[in-house]
Amino acid sequence: MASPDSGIDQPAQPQPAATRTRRGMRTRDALVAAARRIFERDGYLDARIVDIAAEAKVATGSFYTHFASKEDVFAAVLARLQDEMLHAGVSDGGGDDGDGGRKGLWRGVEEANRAYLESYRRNAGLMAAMEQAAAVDPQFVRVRLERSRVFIDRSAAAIARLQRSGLADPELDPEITARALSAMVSRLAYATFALGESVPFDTLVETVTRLWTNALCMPQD
Amino acid sequence: MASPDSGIDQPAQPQPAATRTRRGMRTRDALVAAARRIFERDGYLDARIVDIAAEAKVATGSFYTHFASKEDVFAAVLARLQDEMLHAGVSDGGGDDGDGGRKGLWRGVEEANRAYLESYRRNAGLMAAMEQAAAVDPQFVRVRLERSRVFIDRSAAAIARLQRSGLADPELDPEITARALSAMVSRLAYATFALGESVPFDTLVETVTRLWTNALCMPQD
Amino acid sequence: MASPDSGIDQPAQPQPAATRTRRGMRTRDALVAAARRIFERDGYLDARIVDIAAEAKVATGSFYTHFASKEDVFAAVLARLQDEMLHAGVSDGGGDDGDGGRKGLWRGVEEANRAYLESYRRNAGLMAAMEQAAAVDPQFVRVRLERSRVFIDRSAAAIARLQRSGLADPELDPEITARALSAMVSRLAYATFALGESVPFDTLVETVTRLWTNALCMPQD
Amino acid sequence: MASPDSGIDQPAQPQPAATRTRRGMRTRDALVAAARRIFERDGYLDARIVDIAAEAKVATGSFYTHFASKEDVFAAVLARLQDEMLHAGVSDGGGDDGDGGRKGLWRGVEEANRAYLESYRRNAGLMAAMEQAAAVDPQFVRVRLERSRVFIDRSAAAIARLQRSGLADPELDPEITARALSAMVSRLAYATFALGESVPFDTLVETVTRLWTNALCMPQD
DNA sequence: GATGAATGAGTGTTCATTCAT
DNA sequence: AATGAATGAACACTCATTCAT
Repeated sequence: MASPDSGIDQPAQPQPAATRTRRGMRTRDALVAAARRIFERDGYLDARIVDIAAEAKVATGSFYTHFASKEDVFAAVLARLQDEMLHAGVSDGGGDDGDGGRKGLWRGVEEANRAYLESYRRNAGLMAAMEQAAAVDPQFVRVRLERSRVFIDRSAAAIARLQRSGLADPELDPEITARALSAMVSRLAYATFALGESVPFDTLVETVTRLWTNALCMPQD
Repeated sequence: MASPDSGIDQPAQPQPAATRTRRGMRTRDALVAAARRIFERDGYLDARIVDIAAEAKVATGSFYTHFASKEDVFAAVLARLQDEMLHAGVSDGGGDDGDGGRKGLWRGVEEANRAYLESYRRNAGLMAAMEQAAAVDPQFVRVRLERSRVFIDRSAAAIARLQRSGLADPELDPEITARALSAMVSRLAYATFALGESVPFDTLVETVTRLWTNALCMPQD
Repeated sequence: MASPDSGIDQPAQPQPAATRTRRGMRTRDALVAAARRIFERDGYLDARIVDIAAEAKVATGSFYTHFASKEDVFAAVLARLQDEMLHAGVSDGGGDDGDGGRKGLWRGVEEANRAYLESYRRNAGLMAAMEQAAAVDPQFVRVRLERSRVFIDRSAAAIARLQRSGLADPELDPEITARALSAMVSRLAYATFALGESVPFDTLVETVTRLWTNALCMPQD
Repeated sequence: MASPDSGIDQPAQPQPAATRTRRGMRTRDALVAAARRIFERDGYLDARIVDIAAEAKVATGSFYTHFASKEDVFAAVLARLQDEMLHAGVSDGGGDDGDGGRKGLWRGVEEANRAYLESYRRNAGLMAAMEQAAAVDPQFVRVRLERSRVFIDRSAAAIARLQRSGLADPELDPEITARALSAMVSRLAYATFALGESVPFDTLVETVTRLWTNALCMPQD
């Protein structure tokens, strides 16, 4: 789960083996880092292999020693991001993080949302690139899907639990509800941080959290 | 608002005018219709001018007699869609359609959502193309924004009204709330109809409606 | 059989339609002619599309208005060659041309061989290119095969006829014999004219003819 | 003539020597063997140095410790083949093997042809690669030429001898005749074993032999 | 001698756009 | 207005060869 560069399913690219030496690893790392910068700067579609290689200060051909294609590096960049986020103890989906009991319910939801939105803000450039990628390449629709799946599943489970405890509207389908609320948060994050529609960060967190708890008819703390 | 092919602001393209004669109009119409088919079939990015011209059974060059570029036709296609939807009396944004008083509140929200989702389903191909376009070209981010602005504004107004009437949670920021709920519905529509995540249509409508009313803490009918 | 540019099966390339105008035809012709020169100069493998386009004095992209690939032009070049040869009344395979009765048998064989060898000498450059092409691309193995099939079939028929008339060794399998003698002549032609092993032309014709008639045990005139 | 891996003139490549140690020899051998497999599998042109090295389980760079280029290994592979054939007592060119006197003349020719064809069949993959190589690189035209020269010379000598003994058509030029008959057999072998045109092996041998003896007007046994 | 990563030149192909007819 | 051929810039990708460990 925290292996070098993983965490999300590596799209089954034949990924040029060649990384047995230290030197190879260094170059590969440089390429991933460079790619990230280029993708943030130019977006997924306008990013050019040549630029990535140049940014990493290696010859164009060396790119292909480590990656099979633009998709391939991009997947690696996303995987590294995922790793970073896990190491930073950040969860993703804007969902309840499952411990509804310890802190107040509302606090729990708020913290999850805040963490998600902060993370999104920090990586806005990459997120924008990812939306582009997903708009163009089904492979990244899948990556995006899997990325949110964890959190949707977790949320759905939490919702079901709350329903059983009489703490959430029993009429709601937990799965679809989880999807809907997740969609709401991530889309708002996209609009705010990637597209730059200006909303004060705290207002955002509060509103989202209130909508989430309201939507489930969770009792106020 | 219902001028030939408008309704949304025509991006200030120098649009090769030249649409005086009846023949010219017919060609233009054929191109727009053809373009729609091609965009639906191939998506925004993979659509090629040559194919659009061929589909319209006109020479490649004739395309440029009527449109300046791919963006230009696409804008025309979207404008025509908008017109069709208005003529069909369809509203868009998943919002309350403003007559909260007459039918039950819940019914009003449900109808609006149902109408939106049905419309989305009918035009799923084009919506997918539009998401692509917006992911690539800021011009279409704007178009998409304006497209939803009407409905967000209307929803925000309705929310504010409900709040004043004591029928909606007064803590919510009407504007952001409207955005959030709109985002929720449209994103869910995208996932369901453009990406094919399967959810029964009626369950979708019901869940969305319930989330919407819950989120606002609207009283049950 | 003598349609514009045909005679051998056009390999089923989607061959870019675009040749409805006179101008288009002229460009296409120029490209075929240019391609022939380039193939003769550089061989099949080293021929570059850019060079062909340049030689034809058109933009690189224009090449693709008329041909899908290098294989495609090369097929067109060979087809045109075939047409030229048919128009020139030249037969190909070094075989008896079927009228064994009128002139002496020996004379018949000799003339066929002479015609074949002269034609080969005239088009040696192209033949060399074709051998290259066939060595690399099965498509041209097939072209070469079909090219000789006509003559092999004709020869096989003639041999069978001679056998029935008691004028040829009845122990020989007509089909394989035809193949063998055809192979002998064409390979000798290749060695002599494409590879430049020097043999006086007339000696070549005579030897080949004598071997042919001897091999079949045809009676001397 | 029987130096390590020779028998045919090693084209004057500066051949990275370096074959002093036992280890070096083993690597070199592994490379030649690997190269043979790769050439058979992929043909001369599509064979890649990297694949050869991989197949030999050595690093890419090690290839260049032993060979200067692809041509260079290929020459070595052919040389080794030649050696093997000599050790196996196999002669090549489809010619009379010089002992016209002892067994019947016909038997002699037949055995030579059979041996040649069997050898060709056994090494069909390599022969196909060699034809490719010769189609592309004059160096291998030369190799091929030298390879057959031995046999053509031997045949020419035999033909001359037969002519002097009154056992062969005196009108034929021995040299060209030898070339022609050799071409016939090798080309037939190529078509049958490398290109897969199906002919029963024994029919092939018989026909070829009969054509050969007929062509020379050798008396039947 | 072996290793395997780095190099970088070389080219086919696409497609939006123009323009002569 | 329509036609459809011509234009040419743009870019990914391969692979033989080198060279620092």
